[in-house]
Amino acid sequence: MARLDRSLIAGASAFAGLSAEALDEILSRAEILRLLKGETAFRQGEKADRFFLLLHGRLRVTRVNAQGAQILVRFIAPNDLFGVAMAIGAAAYPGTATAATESLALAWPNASWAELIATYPSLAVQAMQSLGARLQDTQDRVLELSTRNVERRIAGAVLKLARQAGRKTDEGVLIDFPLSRQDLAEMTGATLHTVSRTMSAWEAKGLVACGRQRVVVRDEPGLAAIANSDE
Amino acid sequence: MARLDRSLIAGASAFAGLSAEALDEILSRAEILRLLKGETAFRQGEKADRFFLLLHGRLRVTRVNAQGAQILVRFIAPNDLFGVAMAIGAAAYPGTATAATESLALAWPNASWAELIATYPSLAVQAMQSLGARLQDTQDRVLELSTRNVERRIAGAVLKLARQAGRKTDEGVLIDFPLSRQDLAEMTGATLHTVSRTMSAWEAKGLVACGRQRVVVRDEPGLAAIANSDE
DNA sequence: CGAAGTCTTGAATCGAATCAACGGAAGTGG
DNA sequence: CCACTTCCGTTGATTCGATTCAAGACTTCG
Repeated sequence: MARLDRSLIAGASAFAGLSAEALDEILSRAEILRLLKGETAFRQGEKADRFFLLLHGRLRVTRVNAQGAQILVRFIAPNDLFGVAMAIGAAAYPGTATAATESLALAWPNASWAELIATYPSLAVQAMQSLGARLQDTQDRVLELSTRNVERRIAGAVLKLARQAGRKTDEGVLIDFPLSRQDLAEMTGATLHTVSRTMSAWEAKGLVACGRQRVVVRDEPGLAAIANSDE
Repeated sequence: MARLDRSLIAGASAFAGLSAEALDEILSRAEILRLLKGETAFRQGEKADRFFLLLHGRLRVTRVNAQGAQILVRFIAPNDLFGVAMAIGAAAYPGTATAATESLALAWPNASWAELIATYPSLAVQAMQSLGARLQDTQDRVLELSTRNVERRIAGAVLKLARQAGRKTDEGVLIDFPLSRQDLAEMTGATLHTVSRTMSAWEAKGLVACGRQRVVVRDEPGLAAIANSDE
């Protein structure tokens, strides 16, 4: 009873190079998870008993500290594996994954992880590489926070989002999911006030167009010049 | 010709649970690397053709950006695997590893990595978990940089170092390798001036004792109170 | 001994947070 | 459909933490 089509996961790099039979086998163990905007796939501190693949939509991953301050760790895009806490030896999810738009994901019980990597070793290699890429990204973020001022950090964040979730429109490159000033603030270690001021200034210069939870990049090279300027 | 004794690597968690024969086999492929203080195991951007295990000493890993600003990514302790760029799919080393004290390491050619994890799958699992732990640490660092002021960040960094490299003395817990104000500044995203001022104030309160490239924690709970204080 | 590296401390400046008030858009419920 | 609430965004004034600028002291080493 093949309820799910293998084309659903064929695009995921985690499963790259696997045969049609392997994909079917993997799919047969998955459960479908539908999330409305604002619903969570998992919450920080919760016992980690499943891992996921996003099929459609966009999730925000946040992390809070003991004092209640929050950062936005990353956005999860379709075909990303997420919530693999178990694979890295964590008993609990280290963050909270919330749907930024209505989303669709697959979920596997943790037990499947060990079985899958035993059967398909390339999965472990892929997972390690994606983890490595995230580590590099996060270290780059530390470098940015330590050495660049707020305006350059915001420019970097907006450019990154435009590249990974941009949709060309006649106005420019639209970041194709709801993105608030607060989100950008939590990504860059700034306040929403500073983000708002900065983007207003950019809008006046024609670099971006923006609205409520909406950002359009009109002049990518101009933003890149801000992001990469020395000094 | 067993020039190296297997006890050298028996303590490394990466090789936990492997048999004596396996350890000997792994050792037989390794090359010994001696580093004087200030020498590097590898440099950022260099083609990554080897991975390493630190046997003795302490290495500083730094990363610079295009503008020349630098951060201290981490200190490598004995029994840590490092320079595993290849395992995470990076062609070049993403940072520079410099000996903070005279050090001794083992080095394997990249080709050994694939062979080793094929023969000893637990090595892949261990590597993934240590990578996961580093990702968590780095995300915590982003959270700190985004939400805590400099004094709390420095307190957190000093406590972490005291826990991972502390040696009990009659004065207090000595951080057992040369650690300059500049190092702490690069770990916390501050300037060496602010670090110096902060530590002078702490010394006056009896929280720490310090000297040239030398830090002793005299009142751990007191420092922890600073690190964890709300606002 | 001179030179280079490390650390300290003061004074001035500045970037971004904080404090504060308000406008507008979207969602909710009667 | 309209009143109400809530969420999101803007903008000004003020404050403050940390950097920057500057000078000098101490340590270690060749």
